Amino acid sequence: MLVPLPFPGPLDYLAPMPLQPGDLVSVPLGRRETVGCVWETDRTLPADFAFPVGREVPLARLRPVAGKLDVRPLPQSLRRFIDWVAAYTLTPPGLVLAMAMRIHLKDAPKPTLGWVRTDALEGDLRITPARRSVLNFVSSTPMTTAELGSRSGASAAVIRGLASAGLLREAVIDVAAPFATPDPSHGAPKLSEEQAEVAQELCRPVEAGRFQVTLLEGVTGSGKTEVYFEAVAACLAKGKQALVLLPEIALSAQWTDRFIRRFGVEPAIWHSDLGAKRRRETWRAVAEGSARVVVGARSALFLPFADLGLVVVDEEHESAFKQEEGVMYHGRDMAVVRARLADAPAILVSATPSLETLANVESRRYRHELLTARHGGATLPDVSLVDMRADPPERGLFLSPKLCTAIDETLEKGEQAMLFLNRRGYAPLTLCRACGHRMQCPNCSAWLVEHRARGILTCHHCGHNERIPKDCPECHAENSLVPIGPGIERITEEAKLRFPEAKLLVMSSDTLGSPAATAEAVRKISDGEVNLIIGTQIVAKGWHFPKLTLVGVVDADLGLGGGDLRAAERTVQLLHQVAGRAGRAEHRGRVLLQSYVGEHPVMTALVSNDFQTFMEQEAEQRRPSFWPPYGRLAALIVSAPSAEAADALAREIALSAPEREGVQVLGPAPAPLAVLRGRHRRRLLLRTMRGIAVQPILRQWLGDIKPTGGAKVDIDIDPISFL
DNA sequence: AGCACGCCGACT
DNA sequence: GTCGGCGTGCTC
Repeated sequence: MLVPLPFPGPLDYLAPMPLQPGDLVSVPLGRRETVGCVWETDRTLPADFAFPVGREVPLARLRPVAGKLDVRPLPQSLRRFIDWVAAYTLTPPGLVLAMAMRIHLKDAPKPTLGWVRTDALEGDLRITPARRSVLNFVSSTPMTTAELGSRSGASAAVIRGLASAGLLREAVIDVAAPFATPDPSHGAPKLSEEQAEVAQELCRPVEAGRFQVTLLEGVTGSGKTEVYFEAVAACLAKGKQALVLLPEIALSAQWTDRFIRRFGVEPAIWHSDLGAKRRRETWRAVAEGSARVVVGARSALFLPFADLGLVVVDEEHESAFKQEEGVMYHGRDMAVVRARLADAPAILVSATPSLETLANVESRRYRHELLTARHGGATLPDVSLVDMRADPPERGLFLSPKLCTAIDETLEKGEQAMLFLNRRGYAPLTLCRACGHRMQCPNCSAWLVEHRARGILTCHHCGHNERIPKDCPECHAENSLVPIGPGIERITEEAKLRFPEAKLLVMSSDTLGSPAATAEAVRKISDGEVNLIIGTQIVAKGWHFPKLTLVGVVDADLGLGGGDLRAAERTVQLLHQVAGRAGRAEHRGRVLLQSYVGEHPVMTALVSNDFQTFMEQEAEQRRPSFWPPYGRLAALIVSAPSAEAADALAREIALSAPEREGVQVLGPAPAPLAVLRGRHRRRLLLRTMRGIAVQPILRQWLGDIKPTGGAKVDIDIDPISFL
């Protein structure tokens, strides 16, 4: 029995009723009761049975399961997936189960109960006319007391009487399945020859019902979605379910529109802050198989699919697929595992595939399908650099004359321009002109970001915020605090001054509170109600903006710093994606990259649109020293309430570091955010040659280290952000 | 995760 | 002398 708690493994119980693996039950635990999932049954226990922890405990002390819940059992493929994720991420399996369960049991609205007939015989119970009537009307689908009463003409007391006699029992009333079945032939598209060929390749493993991973690579605007929709159609035609993962749920509105156009109905949408009622309905529908296509965030991997036939990961290179808290897993990688355990194919989709995925293609573990042409004859945008050393903006401003001229031209032609800056707020740093004091978060080692619109300084890591002080809190100089560097608010201010006639729209997570607001902004852009868009990361998503012809990247160098292994790769992917927003219809797009390091391989790759050469260079840099994907990596994050405690634990761990061929330990070093949410952090990295798994090493290494005094070690297998 | 047990400071 | 702080450990 697995309970949603951090035990090292399943707990043993006696089963006083027939139970199957996957059944959800209520079990006593200590002096309370919890929900558990039957993991194994029929285990014959030896007389000298010992608990997994090693303590000898008499069999007689096993406690019985309290009751079986009236919910569908978790399917085997989900249970195997939970075990796999737990073993891979070194998370207690119960905590992984907790993710799969809180999804539908948390805040579960009380299910509506109704009455059904039991198997009990009438026996010598006196069957009065009222009772007879009730028994005539009760059916196998449960009816509420009110409904059954009004149909049979009997009172509630009669029904209760029959229930206490054992002839009726309560059962959960099934809400009508709220998900219509998508029609694979509804809006079948006209595909180009290339698209049709690729679509056919994608459909083949779906039809064969076998595990197979395919990378679907295609330039932005090449119609990747339409092509993998054909695989979804094939999956539907087979009567199976499909799961499509998106990196962010903000994308789901536009995706849903396209889905409706193709299949005639809405897909089931899944993300973690779905309303409780909707969540429960969706969970049920997925378990019953009536929700045929689910689009969702990575947590959708833990839904109890009855018959999964295809898994698609759209924008597979996105780092947002990586869960960075709690159970740290990579949605893309786990999607492949989920597919394998369900004997279903997986499709990874991207215009700029991750090096991990490319390495899997190279080693022939994944197939590769390529779409080379932009759909409808649109051409790729023309990308050029603005050398900020040669052509700097005026002092205190951030838009270069070249970029401004290009915007003027674009707006005059009646087309749309977009400014991209991946930085929220007004300014990333606030500094005292008099003493040099920098406004810092009290809980984290990070600068406070000014959000002028809200009149606050805020920490983007812990949410701490304070009012913008008038005077320096350190030297008390008056009005001496100055904002340093641009954020999107500041660029907006500059753009308003420079382009007073422009119809401006700001797209950032601060201005778009809800998916509905995002959808409305996207509509305004598509309909041409605005002509100058200023946005953060959110604009880089797969939006289709037909009137957009110019993209200006305010700071192309942002993100290259920080010494992160994947900084360059991520910057290329992000900027390529942003660039891809330009010129998706008949007009050719232009992209201007403002950069101080024009000769950087990232800029060269973007300007020449030679992504492959760049990735080959990246590969060559990582291969010799076994950086991922040519080796394996795990991060050990040591954290404690004090710097001393963190150091002490980090040192203790470093002292017992494994020493063997092909295994290397780096650190301890202060984690990039050395203080986060008031906890002091140190980091060690474990790097192994490919073929040496990190999990057994870590298990042995950390096995007898028991942190005290609020210190702990978090393990991040395959870390992507090093923060 | 809860919920107990347990061993040191301020209260009727 | 007790009430209660939350540190440590157990729950099949």
